Amino acid sequence: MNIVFKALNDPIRREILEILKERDMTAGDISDRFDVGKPTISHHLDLLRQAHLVSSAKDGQFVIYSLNTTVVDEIMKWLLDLKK
Amino acid sequence: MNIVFKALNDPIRREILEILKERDMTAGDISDRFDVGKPTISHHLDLLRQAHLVSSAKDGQFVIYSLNTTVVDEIMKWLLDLKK
DNA sequence: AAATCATTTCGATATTTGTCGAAATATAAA
DNA sequence: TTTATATTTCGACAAATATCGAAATGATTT
Repeated sequence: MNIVFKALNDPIRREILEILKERDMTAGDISDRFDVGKPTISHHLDLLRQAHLVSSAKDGQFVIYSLNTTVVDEIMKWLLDLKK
Repeated sequence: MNIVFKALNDPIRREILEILKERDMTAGDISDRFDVGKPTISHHLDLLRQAHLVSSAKDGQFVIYSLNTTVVDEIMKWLLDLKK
C-alpha cells in the first residue's frame, strides 16, 4: 500500500499511467512525451513497476510497458472504506 | 490533485484518516495514538487540511479534527477513469 | 566484428520531507 | 493574574527523492 501511494505521488508518473491507458508503449516512446531525460523516466517506470501499477515485457531491444489496473482496485477499496 | 496524493503518501497521515473515520478527535487525542511528537502530528494534520482531507474547528483550547470525504470522491473518479 | 539504437545503471547534486526540541500562542483554571 | 493545558510555529537536521550526464548493458543492423 505504501509503495502504491508513493508511486502515485508524482505528476509525471500519474501522466504515464494516463498515457498507458490508451495503449501500450515502449520506454522510449513514453520518454518522448516528457521534458525530462530518459534515465529519469526509466526510474519513474521502475517505481511504477515496483508498485505493480505497470508491467513490462521485453520485445527485442525494446521494453514495452502496459498499465496494470488490479492494484487500482485495492486503492479504491481503501478509499471506499474511508467513506463507510 | 497533486497535494491530495502528497497528503496520502504517508502511513501516519493515512492512519489519521482511518481514525477520524470512527469519530472526530482533538489534535492531542490523535497525537496520543502515535509514537511521534505533537509537532510532527500537527504538521501532518496541516498537510491533510491543505488537501481538504480533514477540516478543523476550534473548541475552546482544543482543535477538533474531522474527516472530509468530498476529496476522496475526486481521487476515486481519477482512478476509475484509469480503468475505463 | 563494428557500429548503432534502446534502455538501464551509476554517481552526484539540489530539493523535499519527516522528525525533533524549544519557543510561541491561545484558552482555561486556580 | 499567575499557572497549567492544548496546539502550533520555528529552526535545525537526517533521510528520501527527482533529476542529470556519463557509462554500461543488451539487441539489431551493416
